[in-house]
Amino acid sequence: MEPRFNLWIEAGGEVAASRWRMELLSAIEEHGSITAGAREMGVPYRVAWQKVHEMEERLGMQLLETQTGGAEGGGARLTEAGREHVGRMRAFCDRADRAIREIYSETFGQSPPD
Amino acid sequence: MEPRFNLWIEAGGEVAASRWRMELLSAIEEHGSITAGAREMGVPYRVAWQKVHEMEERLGMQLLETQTGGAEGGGARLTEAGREHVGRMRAFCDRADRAIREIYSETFGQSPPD
DNA sequence: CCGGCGTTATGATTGCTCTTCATAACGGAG
DNA sequence: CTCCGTTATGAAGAGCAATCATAACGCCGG
Repeated sequence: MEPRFNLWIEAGGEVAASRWRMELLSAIEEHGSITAGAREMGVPYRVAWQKVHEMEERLGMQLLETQTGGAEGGGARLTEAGREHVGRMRAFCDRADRAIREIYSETFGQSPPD
Repeated sequence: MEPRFNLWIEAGGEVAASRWRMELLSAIEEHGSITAGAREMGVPYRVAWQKVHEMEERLGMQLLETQTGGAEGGGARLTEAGREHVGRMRAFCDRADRAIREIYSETFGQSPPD
């Protein structure tokens, strides 16, 4: 047996934020485009774009500022709200992971892997 | 925006335990049959049976003792391991919910509903 | 002795969500 | 004014999960 746990935040019954989605935003910001961020996360562009679109809709805020055409073909950067969201989300995930891991090992008498 | 969270335990990358599944086992025990438990949880018998089967396989333990035929047609009861699992799982879910709720409100500055 | 009933157990099918493939639009550079 | 890499989105396909349908079991009443 290999116990694990997962965690996300919902808005209106649908996933609005999770660690994976936060990492996606982070990767997009780091590489300057949705395409490169998607490649790093190992998913097709369509998926990455759709997740971002969902997040913006469900969180009710604009996360990315995108630009089409131009010398480099375009690109994407996090908005101020987006950077704020990523920061809070990273803190939330890290703290929650630690807390749950502790409760898990106290309850089940063995520490969860990873 | 209506923030929520969810939480489960995985075994081998697949869901092995969650609050819903724990409530299902609890309902089966309370009513004495998978059929009645499934009805209470609002799912068809097949779904309930499948979830239980999955849980037993992924946790590597027998949770239910079932009986087919007989005066009442049959029934199901939790094994000792099953009762133990339900108890630990309920404690884990309750403690984790409290902890995550607290971390959430500290991080995002508002308390999650429910 | 045997047909009926409520249950467990499982095969087969449907439906739906998510992934993937394909295409349009943009705009600076050569 | 054509080319390139990007954003943006429509449409088709696949995979998975819920649902429907059926077999087997075993006591009980007739």
